[in-house]
Amino acid sequence: MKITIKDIAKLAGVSTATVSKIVNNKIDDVSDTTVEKVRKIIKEKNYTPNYLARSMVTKKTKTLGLIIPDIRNPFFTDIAKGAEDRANELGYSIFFCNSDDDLEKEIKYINSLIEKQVDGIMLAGAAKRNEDRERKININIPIVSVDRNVYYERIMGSIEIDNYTGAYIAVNHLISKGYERIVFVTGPLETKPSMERLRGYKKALEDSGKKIYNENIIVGTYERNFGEKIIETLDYPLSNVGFFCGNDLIAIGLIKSLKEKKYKVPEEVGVVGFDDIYISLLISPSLTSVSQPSYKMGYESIDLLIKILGNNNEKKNKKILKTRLINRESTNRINLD
Amino acid sequence: MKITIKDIAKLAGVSTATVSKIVNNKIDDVSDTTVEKVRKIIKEKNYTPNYLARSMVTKKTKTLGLIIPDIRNPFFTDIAKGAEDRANELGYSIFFCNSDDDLEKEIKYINSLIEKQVDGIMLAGAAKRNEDRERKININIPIVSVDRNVYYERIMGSIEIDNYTGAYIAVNHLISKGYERIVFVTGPLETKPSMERLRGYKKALEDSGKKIYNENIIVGTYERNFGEKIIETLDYPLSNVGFFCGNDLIAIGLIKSLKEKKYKVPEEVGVVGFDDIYISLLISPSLTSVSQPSYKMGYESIDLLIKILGNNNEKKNKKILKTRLINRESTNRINLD
DNA sequence: TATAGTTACTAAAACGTTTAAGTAAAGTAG
DNA sequence: CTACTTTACTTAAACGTTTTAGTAACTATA
Repeated sequence: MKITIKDIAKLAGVSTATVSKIVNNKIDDVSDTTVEKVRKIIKEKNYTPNYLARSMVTKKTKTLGLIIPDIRNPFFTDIAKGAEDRANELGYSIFFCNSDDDLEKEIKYINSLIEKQVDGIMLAGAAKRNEDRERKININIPIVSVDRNVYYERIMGSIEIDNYTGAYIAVNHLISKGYERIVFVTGPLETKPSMERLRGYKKALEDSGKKIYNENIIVGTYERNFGEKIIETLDYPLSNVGFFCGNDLIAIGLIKSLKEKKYKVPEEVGVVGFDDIYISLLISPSLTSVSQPSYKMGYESIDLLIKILGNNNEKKNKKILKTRLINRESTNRINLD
Repeated sequence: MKITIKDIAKLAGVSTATVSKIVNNKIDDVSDTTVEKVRKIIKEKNYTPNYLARSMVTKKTKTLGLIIPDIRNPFFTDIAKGAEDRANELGYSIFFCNSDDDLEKEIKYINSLIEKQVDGIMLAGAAKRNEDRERKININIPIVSVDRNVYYERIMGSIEIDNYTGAYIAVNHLISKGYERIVFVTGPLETKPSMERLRGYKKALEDSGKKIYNENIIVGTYERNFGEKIIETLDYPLSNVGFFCGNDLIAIGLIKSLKEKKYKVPEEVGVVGFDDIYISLLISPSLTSVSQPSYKMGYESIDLLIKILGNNNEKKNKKILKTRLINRESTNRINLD
């Protein structure tokens, strides 16, 4: 049988109220001798309070939900790690959920988190959204969205990165390296990051006097498989083509298939990824990529979420983090200027 | 204000007991008309029960803890994913904890999970153990350990893999490829998997009539950094050396540094990893590795844990899963037999 | 027609905390 | 010495469920 506050109270010859105060360090009201006596018994008996019971009355569980699309994508893994570290620092626990990039599963998880009375949710949404569906979901706790924008009510804050500038710089880099045809390979365009990157892609082309062709914008999924299959679908020669990929997984798949077809990277074909995941520096040729501060995104999201839980001011918080280009072998050809 | 069972009861003109039965589908005792009426109101009002309150009386939270050393290691990521999938299937939520491979942090998490009243814990322990310290920790819920063995009380089951045979086959493979000096590069030998692999390594050498030299057993950490630094420490020529690495991260670091020093893999030097993480097939040369069923390990662990929660039979459950060797480029030299 | 059994409910305790309000005893001011 | 304040407590309600034991109203049996 687990030991409770009542047992401690009885052993110490005081009321549970007194023990409770001591446990929670609200001891203005308690004599030093009592504090000492009770603390000793608590230690002896190895008493720890039952958080469920506490939460019932305080209405705070010190628990958060974290929903990400795919924990096997190192980008989200880093976010998760950042989130966990910050939560831990602030004394919160995290319920962990993988949506498998499926909106319905995401919604199922949100509901289940609410039932479990989490104080708030940090959400990296599934890629394909559905505004009408989302607006219908009844949510009574704050959500902070990270990376991708979503349409639920109660989105109280968001942590994003500057995808537009990130893409702009990446495409510019390819152009400066002399690649002629610049191809944008992206996951679903439903997400704001994808759209923003497309915008950056287009602007960079424009600014350097290049025309925009729809056939150079290839839409698929954010998976390695998709990257591997791209070149099969292209009907033009790949010499002097620069690929700007929506994430590193696509880029890695693409490079793999390019190598298999004996294309030379970066001499003939250039490849830039997005995310700068850990693998990017291990593959050969190593991958030039737009680095997102993924760990920081997770860390800051939880920080923001808990801040929101503190103040109940209802103003929306938004934070946009910067990217930077990590220059590696996959675009490292002799500059042709 | 959140709607409670009392609100529903009042609206339906029945007692909370009746509503409770309907919510939990124990309706033998309830008339069809009442069931229907109450269900309708529940739906209308969007009522969902408060799990905290429920848990207070049932003493079950339908919540588990998952502790792993490092979520950035894809091996553990896969375990986590398998765990989450199975937990989700069985209606459990998971508190997620990274121990950073630090025993003290692990213990802190165990205590915090117990305070949060999880029903059980699935633990992939930190590498460096301390039996005395662990035996002192007061644990009142079942733990299933995965991969690594630990000394806490209440370890009710474990999922391991056959590290001995895995290592034996890997080393045999190197020998059969004609590498002369077989070097074992491992993380801390405190863990049972490390010890078992060492045993397999030695047995394979013995069985093929090779001598065992201590200088061919290099102990460090299970990190890529360590792998990168190994060859600096060796004072013999690396021609015809076969490295058997304790995990893929070490192997990947090693290959990276070998390439930098212009050693030819696999022609001069062979490398075998352990874990078969996702990256192994993406690097160049792709890595021959002992594949662990990591996803399955996570999945089976949760399955076992929940099974243990069901029966309270106290017999210890142990399951040993098989490995297999994935043959790739890093050992793919012409066979010299 | 009395009795037993069944059906469809309800009352209230219990889970382990926190906290607002109350109180007796001791200390202080005038 | 009285009245007020402070100190160090306690009492009991509340949080939102589940569950045991009870009960009133029917129905079936002999």
